[in-house]
Amino acid sequence: MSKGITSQTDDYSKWYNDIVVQADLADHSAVRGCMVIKPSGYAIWEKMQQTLDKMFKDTGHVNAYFPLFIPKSLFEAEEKNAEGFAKECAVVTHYRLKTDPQNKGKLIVDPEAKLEEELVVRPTSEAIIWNTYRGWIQSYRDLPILVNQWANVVRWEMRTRLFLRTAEFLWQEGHTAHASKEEAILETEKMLGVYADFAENWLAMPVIKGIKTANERFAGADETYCIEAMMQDGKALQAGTSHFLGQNFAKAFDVKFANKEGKLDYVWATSWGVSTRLMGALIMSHSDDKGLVVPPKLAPTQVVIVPIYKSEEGLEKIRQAIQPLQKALQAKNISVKFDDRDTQRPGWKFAEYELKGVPLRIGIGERDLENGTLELARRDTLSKETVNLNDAEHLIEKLLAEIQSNLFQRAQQRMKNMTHTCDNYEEFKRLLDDKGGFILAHWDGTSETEEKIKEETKATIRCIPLNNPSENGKCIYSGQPSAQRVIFARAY
RNA sequence: CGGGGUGUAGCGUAGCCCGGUAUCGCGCCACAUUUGGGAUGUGGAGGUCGUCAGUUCGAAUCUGGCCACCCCGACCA
Repeated sequence: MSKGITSQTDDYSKWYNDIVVQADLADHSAVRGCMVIKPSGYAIWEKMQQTLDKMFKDTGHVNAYFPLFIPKSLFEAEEKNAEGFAKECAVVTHYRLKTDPQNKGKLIVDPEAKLEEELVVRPTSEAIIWNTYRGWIQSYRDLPILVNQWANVVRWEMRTRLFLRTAEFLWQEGHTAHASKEEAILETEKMLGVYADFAENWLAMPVIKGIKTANERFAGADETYCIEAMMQDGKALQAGTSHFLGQNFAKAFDVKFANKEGKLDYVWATSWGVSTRLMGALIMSHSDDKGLVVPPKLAPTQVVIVPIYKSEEGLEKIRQAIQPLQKALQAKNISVKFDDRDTQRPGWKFAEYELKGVPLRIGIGERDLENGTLELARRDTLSKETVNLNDAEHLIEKLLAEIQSNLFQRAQQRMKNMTHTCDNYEEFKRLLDDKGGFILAHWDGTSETEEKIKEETKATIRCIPLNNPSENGKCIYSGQPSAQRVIFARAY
């Protein structure tokens, strides 16, 4: 058992926190609700960024950057959006400090330096971006605009958790402008598809694509699409959202274009984002009591080589024996680390790399040199086998792919096992308490019912799955007729 | 923000009720023996007791403010 990691079965929430801190991913900072993302954590985030950024570019998007500050008057322009975020905004009111005349060496806010208009620290950037787009768009020839930005945003959350909910977080936000409703909806759905693809094929995390109910919809959107994932403890995590914003922001910021017929019309909008919350999703999808488990495609180090030796000469022999393999793997773009630190012993390194989640570990010692072998250990199954050095290159490539797909299948199986169909409210409550997971149940379509269920059970409607089969039934709460099942769960 | 709890060396802790400058373990440093799953021995370093103020001859200990973290609610990507 690893040092100081609470077992998942004892306290999942504590386990999560232990993993984040002990695997050196992130730490609490001196600022309330804000975290320091440490090199080990940031390296994984960078891999996510690189992958997503390429996916965005491959679908025709370009990057830009908009300001951190939004003048209050712009922020309030789209009423619903402003209302939705108002209670969690950080606001800049002054632009200068001065030394405190009462208390030398201390600073106070200079009352003389009050801003004419307060600046809102962006909780999301629709307002500043749509105010800017007004100047970019006159004609249908200027459309579509397909822009993404990588940025930090601030939402003054009351309760925070590392990666899952921090007051400041890193994300990307795509903001697109279109000439027609149909095109904007297609874009919204396309980007949801990109997120689902990324979640499943890189994070190895199965997701359900769906749309949010009116209650859960993004403030200012006509429709919010989402990908919902299930964590190991059965709780749901919203892993990404893609919003069809209709003409709401175009109207709020007066963004019109001349269409082919020469008539003026408001521009159609989408926005979509994923955040450092995906780090939390990654952790709670695959990791165990020994530490982090990172899918090979996102692992900063995919293979680590731990030499086992008794002398400097012994190490040198190993180094030379393993070098061709190391080079061959690197030539295939597999990241390999040869850990020749003399300051730690092999057993210590084994535990360390398990904690950090390196997918494959090679152990090679003098015994292996005689036999022409090495030991290969998988992080996902914790199994070990001794293989011929000559077969290793091929085998490692195969194993990395196998680990990637094994992690996905494992998570998929778990989601399947923890998804239940339910037609009775009492049983619904029992299921939530005893098993958790997703519950497919009928709902009458009203916000009132949704609210009541939330109040009584803490479960929310995660989404109405896309391509949901229609099925006549009765609302689990009100008994009113329903045409389809929706997904209920307790969520992060 | 409401209720409950916690804060002592890098980490985990004892001491606090009953005031007299801090205990133990892990980790760290040096040396030796070790190295195929978190080594062992010997020696050593490290603390304005979260922070600010108050009471007192004297505060980790008593009182108050503030900050941070954890759990439970309301809010949320």
